[in-house]
Amino acid sequence: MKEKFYITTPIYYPSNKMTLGNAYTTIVCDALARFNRKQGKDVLYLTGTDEHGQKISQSATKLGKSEKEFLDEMVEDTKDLWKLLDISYDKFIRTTDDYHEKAVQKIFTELYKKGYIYKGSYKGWYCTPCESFWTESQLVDGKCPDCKREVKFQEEEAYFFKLSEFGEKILKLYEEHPEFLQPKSRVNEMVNNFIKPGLSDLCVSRTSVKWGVPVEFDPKHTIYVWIDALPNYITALGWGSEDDSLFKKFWPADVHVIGKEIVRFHAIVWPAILMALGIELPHCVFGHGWLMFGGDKLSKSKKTNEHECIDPRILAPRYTSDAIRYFLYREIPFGYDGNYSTEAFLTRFNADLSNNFGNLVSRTFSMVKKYFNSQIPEYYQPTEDDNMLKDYVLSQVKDVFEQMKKFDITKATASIFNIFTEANTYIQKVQPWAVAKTGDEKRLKTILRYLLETIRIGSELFEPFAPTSSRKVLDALGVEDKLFTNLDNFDGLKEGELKPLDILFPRLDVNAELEALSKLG
RNA sequence: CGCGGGAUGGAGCAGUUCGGAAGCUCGUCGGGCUCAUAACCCGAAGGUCGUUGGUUCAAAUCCAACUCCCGCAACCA
Repeated sequence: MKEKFYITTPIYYPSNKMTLGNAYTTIVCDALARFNRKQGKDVLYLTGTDEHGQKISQSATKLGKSEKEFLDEMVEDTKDLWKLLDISYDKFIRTTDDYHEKAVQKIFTELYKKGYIYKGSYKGWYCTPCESFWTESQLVDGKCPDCKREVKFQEEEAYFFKLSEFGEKILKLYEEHPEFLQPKSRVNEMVNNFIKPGLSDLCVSRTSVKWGVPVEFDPKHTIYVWIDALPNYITALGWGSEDDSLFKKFWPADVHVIGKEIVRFHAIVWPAILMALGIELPHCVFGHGWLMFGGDKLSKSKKTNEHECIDPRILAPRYTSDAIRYFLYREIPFGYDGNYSTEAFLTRFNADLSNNFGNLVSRTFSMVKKYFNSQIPEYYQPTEDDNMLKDYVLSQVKDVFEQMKKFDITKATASIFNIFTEANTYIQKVQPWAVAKTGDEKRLKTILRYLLETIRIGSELFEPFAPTSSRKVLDALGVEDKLFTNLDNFDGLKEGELKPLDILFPRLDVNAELEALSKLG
């Protein structure tokens, strides 16, 4: 039976259009999903939208639309964006989907029956115009942090989840499964900030919020975000429905990739809910860092950097989705915060994609065309230079697989580019154009074949990250297999003709682009 | 003393787990090559590794104190 791999993004809150920040998480997961598919695993890549709550209602009302109307538009826009970025998700869940709402009600009721949910009262500072509760610490100068108006202390009936009972179990989970929460710096944060001080029970229903899933046995209550959103990871698989074959096959998740701000919910609340339900826990929660823009976090509510265009809807068509994707993998150290800047993007585009990768392919193809009429040559007795190239390439292949096992896409892409750099150095060293002049055809064939094999392996590895351009190269090389093949040898190419290949990444004029983008942004 | 992360040549970063000749990418300068997308290859300049003190034959790395920056503090990936 094929090995399975189940990977998820968070479900995004579509009160506004998706940003490059949301795209980051989705793009990261896509590389992991594609990489595992290429290894022959049965992959399920889940993403979706979290569609309930006050803010959705407000956003819809502001536009004079119904929630449903508004959400459908946002979801369409989101799906269009994922298409633009070549996101290969297998399933897109909406929390307003019928099967999800039913399953959520079932979870709530079950937790209630088991005694993990009880009725209590929620106390807090209520802002009437915002219809929101705030905690003491959230208030700004004793006023609503959103609208800065007066708040009043209020109490409402609400259901609570007994999160407080799970502190010890969560601690034990971290100890016994150090791989559960990554990177491991996040473990301390959870333990010191939340578990050690003692977990409080979690308010899981509201009477003041109408746009949501009603509690089955007490419909004036709406199920609040935690119980509604987190279970999407199992409801998407059909848990609680007539057909739970996907759940049986894919659960537990191999990795939930999330931003660091929601680690708490995924590393404490989510396991607690699962424990309470008696369901197996996911293998890993990976809390990545943030995309920063000139030192600021990109936010849906904050306008950042007017002079930088960071809209993926503009960037992707202009520079290809491969380029955007590659930049994010390579420049943002995975797991940590990283800076996005247009200048860094353009620089890396030229340095890595045009000059290094693109130009390597271009010069190699051009020599094969010139010297052998584009026929893929066989190789003969390799020299020490050849062997060194081969050994190096194979060592990087190993590195890439090791990094990907640790979800380290940044180091993995670095290793892939080491391969291209090494090939460029090799060309300079063995000087095929000089060999051509001596008329030593066997030597020349060997050199070019070694280069083509290097490009083949590099492109194979690069395909999950930059699917479009890598596929173009593989097609031109006549590689049809969609799975990883022959990554441990230089015999992967069949005899035949190289297909013509356009320039992969035309070099950009950085200053001109900066100027053009500042007008678009 | 709320918690966490960071401070390394002009810019962005790695290295810190288990101390042992300061490394990478971009940029700058000089040279080389001509197959290629003014690309590619080689070399050079440039750093008191935040500050102070300590341990040690030896500290970016360990210990102590301090300074500055950033994030989180119960729904912005």
